[in-house]
Amino acid sequence: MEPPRLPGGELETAVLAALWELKEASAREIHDRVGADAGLVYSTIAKVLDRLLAKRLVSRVRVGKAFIYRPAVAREVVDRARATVSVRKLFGDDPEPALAALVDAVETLDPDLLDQLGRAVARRRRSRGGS
Amino acid sequence: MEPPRLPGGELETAVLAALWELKEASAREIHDRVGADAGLVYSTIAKVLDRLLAKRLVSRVRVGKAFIYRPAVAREVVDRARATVSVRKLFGDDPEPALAALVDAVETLDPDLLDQLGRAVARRRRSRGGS
DNA sequence: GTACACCTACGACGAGCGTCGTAGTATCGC
DNA sequence: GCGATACTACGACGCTCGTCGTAGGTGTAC
Repeated sequence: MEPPRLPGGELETAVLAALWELKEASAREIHDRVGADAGLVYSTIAKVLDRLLAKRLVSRVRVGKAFIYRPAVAREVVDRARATVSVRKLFGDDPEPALAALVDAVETLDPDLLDQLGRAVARRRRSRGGS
Repeated sequence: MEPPRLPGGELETAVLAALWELKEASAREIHDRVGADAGLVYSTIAKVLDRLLAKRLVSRVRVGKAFIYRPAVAREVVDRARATVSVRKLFGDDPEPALAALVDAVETLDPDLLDQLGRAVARRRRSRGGS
């Protein structure tokens, strides 16, 4: 049995994120939550759930006439995998300039995050070799 | 005139990276450098250069029977844009867990990078509001 | 000027994703 | 059991990207 693949696109990611938050939900609930605001039709969300199911990122059980979906992988696992992919892509060629760009991007997105990033790095370095 | 789009895939990125390093090169040179090792045919690289050209990420001039390509955007600009996109994607929903995953991924890729990241953050914080 | 070697242009295909429409099926209320 | 209603299944299309093949153009050597 192959490991679950990562969500590949933004909508897949958004749907999965909604499921992490709701713990479980029907396709309609997901649609109401992430699809309707974005002007997406119900079947678009259903299709995305199909694909997420095919990737084993969610599971589902029938309840009444609808399916109830649940995440099949922990958020931490996916976050970590995605971060790894991003970092590898960003740093693949030559880490130096990408590092600066990364710090810059974090700060631009939200200055407070820079502090948090600093703390996270410090924490990590302190416990290095510890665990 | 629209701004240049980002390279969308790995091969496009690799080709552009090669150009940044070489300053300028013919399609054949690029192919020798990044395509041949990967078992790619010459026309694959040529096609990628076509698309990079269409995205205005490279420019070219005819020299003899071949074109000489040059990067049309600075590496820093693309790095920064890509970092922004990555960070936004990673942090879009909820920054907290993604931050930890990011630090983790950096360390996993290369432990030394963690120190560099720490320094980069510190540098950035020191000069905050300064520039 | 002619032949040859090399290069480019570009169409094609498959896969992944976002997106929709619709046909079919299961459930619920009576 | 029957009809109405809601939900699912799935095919389809466009777009991007990796990948290749090939037809045709250009320069070079004689």
